[in-house]
Amino acid sequence: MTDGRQSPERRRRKGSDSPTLSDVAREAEVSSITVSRVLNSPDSVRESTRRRVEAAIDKVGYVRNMVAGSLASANSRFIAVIVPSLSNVVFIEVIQGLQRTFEAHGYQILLGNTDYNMERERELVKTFFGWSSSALVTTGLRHEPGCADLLRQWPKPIVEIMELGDAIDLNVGLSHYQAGRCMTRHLLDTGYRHLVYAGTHMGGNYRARLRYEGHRDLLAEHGQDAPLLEWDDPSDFAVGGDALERVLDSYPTTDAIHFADDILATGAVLHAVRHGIRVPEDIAVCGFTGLPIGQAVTPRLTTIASPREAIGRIAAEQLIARIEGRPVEQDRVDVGFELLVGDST
Amino acid sequence: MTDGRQSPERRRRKGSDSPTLSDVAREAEVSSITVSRVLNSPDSVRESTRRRVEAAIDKVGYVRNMVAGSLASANSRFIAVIVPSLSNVVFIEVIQGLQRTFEAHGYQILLGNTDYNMERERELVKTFFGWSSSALVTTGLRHEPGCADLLRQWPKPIVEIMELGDAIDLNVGLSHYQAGRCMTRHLLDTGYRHLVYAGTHMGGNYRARLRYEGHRDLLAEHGQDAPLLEWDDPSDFAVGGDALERVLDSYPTTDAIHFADDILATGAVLHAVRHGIRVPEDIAVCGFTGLPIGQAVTPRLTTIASPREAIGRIAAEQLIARIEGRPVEQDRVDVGFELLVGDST
DNA sequence: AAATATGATGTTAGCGCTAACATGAATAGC
DNA sequence: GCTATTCATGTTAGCGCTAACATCATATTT
Repeated sequence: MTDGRQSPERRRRKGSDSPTLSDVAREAEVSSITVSRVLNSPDSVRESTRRRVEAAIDKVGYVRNMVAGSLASANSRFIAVIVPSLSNVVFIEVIQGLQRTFEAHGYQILLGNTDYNMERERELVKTFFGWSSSALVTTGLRHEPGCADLLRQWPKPIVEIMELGDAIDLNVGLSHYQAGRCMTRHLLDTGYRHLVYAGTHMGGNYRARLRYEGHRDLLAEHGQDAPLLEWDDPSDFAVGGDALERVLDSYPTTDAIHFADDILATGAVLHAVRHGIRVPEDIAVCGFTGLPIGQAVTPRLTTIASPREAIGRIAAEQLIARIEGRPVEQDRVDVGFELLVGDST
Repeated sequence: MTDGRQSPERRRRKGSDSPTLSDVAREAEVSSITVSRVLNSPDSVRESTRRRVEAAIDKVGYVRNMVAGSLASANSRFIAVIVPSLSNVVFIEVIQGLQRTFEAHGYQILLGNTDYNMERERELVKTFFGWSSSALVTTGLRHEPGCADLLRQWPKPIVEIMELGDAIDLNVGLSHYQAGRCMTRHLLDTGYRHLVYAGTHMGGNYRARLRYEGHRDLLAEHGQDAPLLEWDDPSDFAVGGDALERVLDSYPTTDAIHFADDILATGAVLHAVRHGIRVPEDIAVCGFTGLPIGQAVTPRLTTIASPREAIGRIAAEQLIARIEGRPVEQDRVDVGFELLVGDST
């Protein structure tokens, strides 16, 4: 009692009472840094020690506290992923590609959804920075100015996916402009002459607009103009059917509709079947994405397939390489696209 | 040099060099706990002080470090969410319901995917505990024994979704057994007498099996047996078409197929259209889920719709109430289901 | 006016882990 | 045999924040 250090009942923090590293260390008769090493770089610990520590971990039922580890190392194993929508299967498949790859390497995805709202993107970016994310995946190359500044100043790897161009850091995607051109070239080559482009929500979803621009430019080179039908609602089958009706009404000479996505195009096909409109004889339709449903309907849809899961996988592989300090061969990866010619054109 | 305390150049940690709470505190001339309060319970700070702190936050460009906060408070704002699959739209919609609700309250979802593998569930649970999650959402009531023990001992709120029954903590879902019975009653009432049930992956996806059991028991009450066709692959349109063929081959007297989900049933409808098989005259089909595609095909699918987004929303609301210490009216919420009678039966 | 309550802010001590450096033993080099 | 090198493990000091308690000023009560 000479120095009062014992402090009989000083303030107590709750402390989750579950076992910590030092409990394991005590049990294994090593220091806690050794336990930490067993967890993080097992090769740097002698095998006999490692086994003793692993036994102690099991015995005390230790569950690693990732939060403390992240704080101490200023690096979480979080990967921030920002997509514009979860209603669109495309992004789900990209997320699956990301998740499979990241999970295999011990990273956890933090998922953010902007609903095609650029301000939401900035908020999400700030939130994810606060979580000390190790890397960030975001959709598209266009960002609100404040958001772009934040991203540029962030010292960790970033990959912008889906589209190709002038990226902040890494870039994995495809040229939507070329995809639009490619499909329209197919339509012209097949003999269609009166084309209408139909899409939804083309303000927010500007990649659909890029495809339209490819379509429009190619038509311009052939001296044709490129009528465009737009809807504000998200794509669904009913909108596709509605589009077919509107085109037949408003542009009766049309012989092919270039849809912005397969949901719309499939909706048009199903509507045509229901109303005795022959596809492609009365009117041809084509889509974009390569969804299974488009390949299951009769007539089978002509579309452009993009390797969605591969985009996720490649993006994840690039980021893991960067995080682990390995070199990345190419900053920009063009995953390409494939024209699937079905029976609808 | 009497006590060596000065240590001219002691070890330095990297320290992310971005501004911290104390930078803000210095700028605003308050203590850091006051800044913390502005962030966490603004009402407990006088307005003039709060405004000064907020200005300082903007001035120094402070981004909150959630990791440090989580460690200090032993409570992250993470919600662990475990689903068996991301390929199935059902879970995507549930996740959307969860995410919308949680994001509005400042929680971040940690997403885990078991791929219908129960051991993966246990691993995910451990990982998520390590992230100090504030609550956990998991799919179904069946867990590997070790996982169930972990869950039971965990001191934070848990909700088991999709199915209804004997839950660990909270429970939001519907009775798949009753849904199966309901559909089969509809088939019998409509006059069908020779039924086959067809589903995929019914080991892992045992909720499809529960629906089959409802179907089987009702038929047993009518003195009929209940043939079952199973596939190991996940559901897709092709498997649905294949099922239709197999039933026509192996059970030629069959007048209705009860499919485990709408993907299969839609695949069967599309296959029938393609091959001139009349639905429901030659054979009736029905599904489960209420997917948009089932309502867009001709004939429109008879199915059972479940309120998937509502499951997510309600689960999230319950958890938020629990986390914030508010009472939860009922531990078990039956969201019910709705029979949608289409033209396929 | 003293006693008490209320409100706003501050002080202190960690949360559980890991970076950086330190130490000591075993091995290699000449 | 003595120093240099490698390997395995330990010591120390935080990472940036918040819980718990402490303090002080002001308002309210009696």
